[in-house]
Amino acid sequence: MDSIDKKAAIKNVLIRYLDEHRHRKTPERFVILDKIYDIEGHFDIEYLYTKIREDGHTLSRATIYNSIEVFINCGLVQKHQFNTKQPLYEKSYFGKQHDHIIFTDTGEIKEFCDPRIQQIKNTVEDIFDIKIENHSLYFYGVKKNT
Amino acid sequence: MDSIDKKAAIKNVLIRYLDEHRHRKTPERFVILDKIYDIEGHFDIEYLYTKIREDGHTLSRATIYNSIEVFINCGLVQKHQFNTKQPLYEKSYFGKQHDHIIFTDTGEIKEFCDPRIQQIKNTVEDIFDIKIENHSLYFYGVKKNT
DNA sequence: TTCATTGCAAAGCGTTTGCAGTCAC
DNA sequence: GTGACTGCAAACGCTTTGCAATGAA
Repeated sequence: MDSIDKKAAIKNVLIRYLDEHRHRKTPERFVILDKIYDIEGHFDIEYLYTKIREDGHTLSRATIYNSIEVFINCGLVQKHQFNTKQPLYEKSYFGKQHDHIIFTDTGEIKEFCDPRIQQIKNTVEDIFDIKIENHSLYFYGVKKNT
Repeated sequence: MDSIDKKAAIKNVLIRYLDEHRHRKTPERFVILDKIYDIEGHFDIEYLYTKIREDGHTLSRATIYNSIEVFINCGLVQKHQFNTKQPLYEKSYFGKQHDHIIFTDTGEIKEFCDPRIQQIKNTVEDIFDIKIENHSLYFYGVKKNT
C-alpha cells in the first residue's frame, strides 16, 4: 500500500467516525488530519499550526485543538505526556504499536516494542473484567557510560 | 514497622539526599514531606497546599512546587499525568510498586501489579544498554457491561 | 433553515519567575 | 557571613471559552 492509499484509508476512518457520531465533515478537519500524517515522529500543537499555515491554509489554533480531540477519539492520533511541559502528539494508524524510553538527562526519546505488554493487558482485562482500549508505557532512564 | 518508624525512615531518605546534594535541610521541606505521607492515594498541589495551611503551617505554593521536585528526584514522590489536566502526585516509598488503570468513561483509577513489567524492563535495559530508573504504565479502558 | 463548527481575541489557570528578605550552614 | 531557600505577587504560556459569523446537512 503506497502513501496515497494510506491517506485515503485514514480519511475513510475519519469519515466513518464522523458519520457514526453525527459530526460534520468540515474541510478543516481533513486538512489537519492530512498534515498530521505528513509528520514523522512527535509534534506539538504549535508545530502543527505553523506547518499548516506555511502550506497556505488559514485556520485557527482553536480548530486544531478541537480537531485533534476528535482524532484522538477515533484512534487516529495519540497524545503523550512525556516529561516536557506540554503534551506531544503522534499519528497512530498503520504505525507499529510501540512504547517509549525517555532519557531523563538529555530528553531524548526512543521507541521499542515488546509483545509481553499484550499479555499483561490480557491478564488485566480478565482480572478486572474490563475492555482496555489503549495503553501507554514509559521507561525513564539514562545511558550507561561504559 | 509502625507509622512513626516509617516517617522516621522516610525523613532519613530525604536527609541523606539533601546532604549528598549539598541542599539545605529547611523546615518547610520536612513539613511538606510529612503531610504528603499522610495522604492516601493521589493528590494535586492545591489539595496538599490546603491541607498544610489547615494544619496551621504557613508556606507558599512556590515552596511546594520546589520541594516536590526534590522529592521526585530522590524517589519519595511520583508524578502522574493521567487524563486530568493537571498532574497528580503520590508518595512512593514503602508502597508496593504498582501501575494504573484509568476508566475513560468515569475517570476512576485502579491499581494493579504485574511482575512481567520487570522482565520487560530488564530486556529493554539490555537491548539499549541503559539504566532504567523508573517507569509508568497506564491502561485506558472501560468496564464490561456484563 | 438550523445548529455544529470555525475564528478571533479575551479569559483562565496551573506553574514559573523575579526579587527582596530570611535563615541554614 | 553568604548564598540557598522562601514568600509574595506578577508574569507566563498553553489551552479553553465566549460569541458572532459561517457553512455542512
